[in-house]
Amino acid sequence: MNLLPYSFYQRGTVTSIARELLGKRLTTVINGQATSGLIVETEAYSFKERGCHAYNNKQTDRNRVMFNAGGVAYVYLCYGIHNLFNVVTNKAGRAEAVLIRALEPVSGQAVMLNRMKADKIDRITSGPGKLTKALGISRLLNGASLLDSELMIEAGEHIPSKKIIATTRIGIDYAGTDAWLPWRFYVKDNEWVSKW
DNA sequence: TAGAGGATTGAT
DNA sequence: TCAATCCTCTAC
Repeated sequence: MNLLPYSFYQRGTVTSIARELLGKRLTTVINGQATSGLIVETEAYSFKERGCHAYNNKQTDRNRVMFNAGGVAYVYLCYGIHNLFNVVTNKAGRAEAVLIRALEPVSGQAVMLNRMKADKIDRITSGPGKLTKALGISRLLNGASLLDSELMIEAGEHIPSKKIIATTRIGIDYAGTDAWLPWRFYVKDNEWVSKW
């Protein structure tokens, strides 16, 4: 076990953290059932741009945990159906986060299959709403530490920079020109990246 | 307190 | 291309 320290998250460059999270290992232990996967796709969000819930430092009941110091989870409901999992970054009061969009399953595949009611592991975690379900992440974990026993991120594989693709984010057309920021990162040629 | 809309997904 | 589905935010 080699957990990333709080200092990893509490830096001011959300895009650097989003890039470095690729290849890291996300593990959950929910109701005693352990699952884990390597992060292969992320998106960065910052209070400085319109795609972010905390744009312009707007704080609400929903996004409150984004204003915490980095190293905790921000989980919220999207479209009334999907839980989306974010890693909160930066110092307290600087609302930034990295959305985890896709994972490559490493262990606990049987648990994931059971949760997804699927019979094959293929693409079972390729999308932000799907991976939370597969790993059992719910809003109960909103604000939870990433160094705790239920939710952890460990050092995993190192992804060379030439294998990291930076491109525009998904589903935030309402953000205007900020939607064109190249703040989505994924591992080149990885079959677990979400379709788009 | 009502109405609109969303960092998605899977089926048509 | 579109519906599912419900929480959150904004305006009144």
